[in-house]
Amino acid sequence: MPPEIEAVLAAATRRSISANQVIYREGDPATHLFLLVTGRAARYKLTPEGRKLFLRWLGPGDVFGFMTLQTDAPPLLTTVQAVREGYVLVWDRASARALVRRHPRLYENAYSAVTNYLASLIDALVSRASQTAQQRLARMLVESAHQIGRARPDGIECDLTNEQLAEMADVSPFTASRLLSEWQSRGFLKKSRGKILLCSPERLVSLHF
Amino acid sequence: MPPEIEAVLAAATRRSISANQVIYREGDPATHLFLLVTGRAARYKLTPEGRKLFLRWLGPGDVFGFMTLQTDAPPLLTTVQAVREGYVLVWDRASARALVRRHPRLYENAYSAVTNYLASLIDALVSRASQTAQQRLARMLVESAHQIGRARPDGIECDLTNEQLAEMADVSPFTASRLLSEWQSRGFLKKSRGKILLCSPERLVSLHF
DNA sequence: CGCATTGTTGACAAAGTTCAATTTGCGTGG
DNA sequence: CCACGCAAATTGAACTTTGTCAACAATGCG
Repeated sequence: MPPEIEAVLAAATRRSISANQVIYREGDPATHLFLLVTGRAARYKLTPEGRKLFLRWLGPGDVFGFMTLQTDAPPLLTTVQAVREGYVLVWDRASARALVRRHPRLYENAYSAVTNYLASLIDALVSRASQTAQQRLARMLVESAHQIGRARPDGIECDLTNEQLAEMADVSPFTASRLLSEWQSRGFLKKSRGKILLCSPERLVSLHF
Repeated sequence: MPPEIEAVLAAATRRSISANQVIYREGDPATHLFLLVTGRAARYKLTPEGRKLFLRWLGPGDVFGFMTLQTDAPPLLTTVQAVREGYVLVWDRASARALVRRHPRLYENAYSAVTNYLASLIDALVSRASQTAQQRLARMLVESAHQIGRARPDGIECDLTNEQLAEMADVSPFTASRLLSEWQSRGFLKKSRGKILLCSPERLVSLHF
């Protein structure tokens, strides 16, 4: 392993994360930079009425807590919550900033990760503005299948409740239930409590063009 | 003037921008970094159906074309169009990257500008998800008044057509017309073709909490 | 078995959009 | 200076989409 990478890893603390644990909460000061090594987390923002506005999945290799690298660390904008157990590497503000100062490549990587995030937000905005509830739900379902799904002989299985899906697609749980039922009756998927088995993702993809 | 700043400015080209000129278009490669010196521009994204999705105003001091600083310059995500004449400073990719490599402070500023942009996008997302058409329209009107408005003895005047406002608030032009009429009849504002005179912004602010 | 969580279904309401028909405002050229 | 023509704005009415609410069913855990 190259010595720089060793130095970077040496400065990190390893922290285990349990399922459903909130890693940080919006409004908290940005004091740590995280790298998700194993597990899966969701980034979301709370609306003034207390609804969760899903923003994106985070998976192994994803970095979050970018604000920590700024000169003036502003309050965090979003909440990051694990969906299953795993672990993260954590750098405190001082060492994170020291590291990126020493290794410009790191800073460039962080920069490009932020612009990726930017792209995903713009995408979400377009999706909300120009797609129907049905298209958004189909999309979230397919995307989630890629990210949190397990392969099964008869399709891809995701652990997702109706309510979670509804949140992600920004749709009421009733609408979600109705659409999922319809898709089930058309044979696109099979529902069970807290779980969805995607049989023909292709046909769902065709719903959102 | 400190010598570093002189070096930065020396590397820039000055370019005049006419009203309504598109400075760059989404999908184009990110080849230049811009600093708006005078004038006003809008950043928006086109939806698949060709609607403009307004993202934010850009004013004097704002930097855009951030993607240019990345190692691999991806295609631009948004379109930036001037709304009135002004001028920008322009750096090509090579010199922009050379400058930020030499002056870490510049890079930090760019970084924090990007996170600002991020914050404004998240804000837009929350606004779309949790506010009514009325609240969004009131909000855009007040924000625009700050950014593009001129003070008048009897209020703040903006050059905005119903259609532009509708685009910005992501509302149909009919809804915009109806709401504006209502507000006019309540005395919050006065409409004329392509222009709006805000008489009591406070009362509009109270509409979007 | 009992209970909490999760999901379902129908009737209804609300918010916005669409469309077509008009009207208003404003610059241009005769 | 007026009439023409175009873009901007208005208005009402029907319509769509989605959310709301209430009642109920199913699932699975301890």
